[in-house]
Amino acid sequence: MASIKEASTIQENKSLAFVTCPVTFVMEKIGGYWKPIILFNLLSGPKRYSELKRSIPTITEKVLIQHLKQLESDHLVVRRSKPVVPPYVTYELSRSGKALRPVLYAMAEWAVANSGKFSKTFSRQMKDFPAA
Amino acid sequence: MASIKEASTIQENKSLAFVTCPVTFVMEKIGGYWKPIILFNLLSGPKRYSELKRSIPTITEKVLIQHLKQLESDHLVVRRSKPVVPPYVTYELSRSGKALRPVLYAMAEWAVANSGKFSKTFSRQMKDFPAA
DNA sequence: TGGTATACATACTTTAGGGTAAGTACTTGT
DNA sequence: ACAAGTACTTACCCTAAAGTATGTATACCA
Repeated sequence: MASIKEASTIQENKSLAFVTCPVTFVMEKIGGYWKPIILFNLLSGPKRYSELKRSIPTITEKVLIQHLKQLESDHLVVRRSKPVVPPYVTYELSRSGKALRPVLYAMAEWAVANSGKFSKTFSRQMKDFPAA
Repeated sequence: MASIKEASTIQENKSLAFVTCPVTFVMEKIGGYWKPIILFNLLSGPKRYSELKRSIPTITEKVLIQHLKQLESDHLVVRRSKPVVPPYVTYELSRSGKALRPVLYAMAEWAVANSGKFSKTFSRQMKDFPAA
């Protein structure tokens, strides 16, 4: 009986949970598989939509703009478009987006240190993304 | 025609993709909503299963052990059990799990800096998780 | 005239993750 | 005799996320 009640309120408590755990708060913003990858690819500066697509070959176009729009509405990236044809649209990190650099950089460093034989390839990739 | 071929090979290329992007490698290990939250709760030291459950009230038991087992098979956490009854099982970070501290800590710091009115609550939480 | 490129949109299907509810084995406490 | 706690397991369902395929407007280039 008690356990059922408890379970039923789990979802109701969710809004409360992210108030007590900072990492939960972060996950609500950049949780999931793709967002950190997209953000990492924007660390090196503004990128066009097509550039992003090319640098993340395994993402589908639908999922890419879907996440870009979410990131935009969460104010982590800024979309800029020039009214030309063919369209010219760039995405860049906002201020709070740029503030994620230490997070993403720590991830990349962990990958270098914990990926065994891939670490060399990773450290080559990281040349483009200075820590500061 | 060409676009169809391209799309079809996206999934096949996935194993290749995480070789070129360090963050993708990380996401394959700790991607998703719950894993970083669990790992963060283990930063302060070994915890019993029931302790974890209590400190992450919004997770269900099924999902909790499910992820604990995945984290264990990825060698990020270590499970220790005493053969007593009632059972006494603890989970703690492995060496590479502990190496995630900078990642999780950077997340928590970002939350403190970018959560507005919740930042005070978060910084209280962070007292328990020293950076070093 | 048609192919290419850009930055999307959309309909439809599939899958993986997560949630609910209940059960198990064993012992201590009342 | 029975509830309670511990660390799970299992079966079933449901939804959100992701993947597939195709379409759109516009202009340049050959």
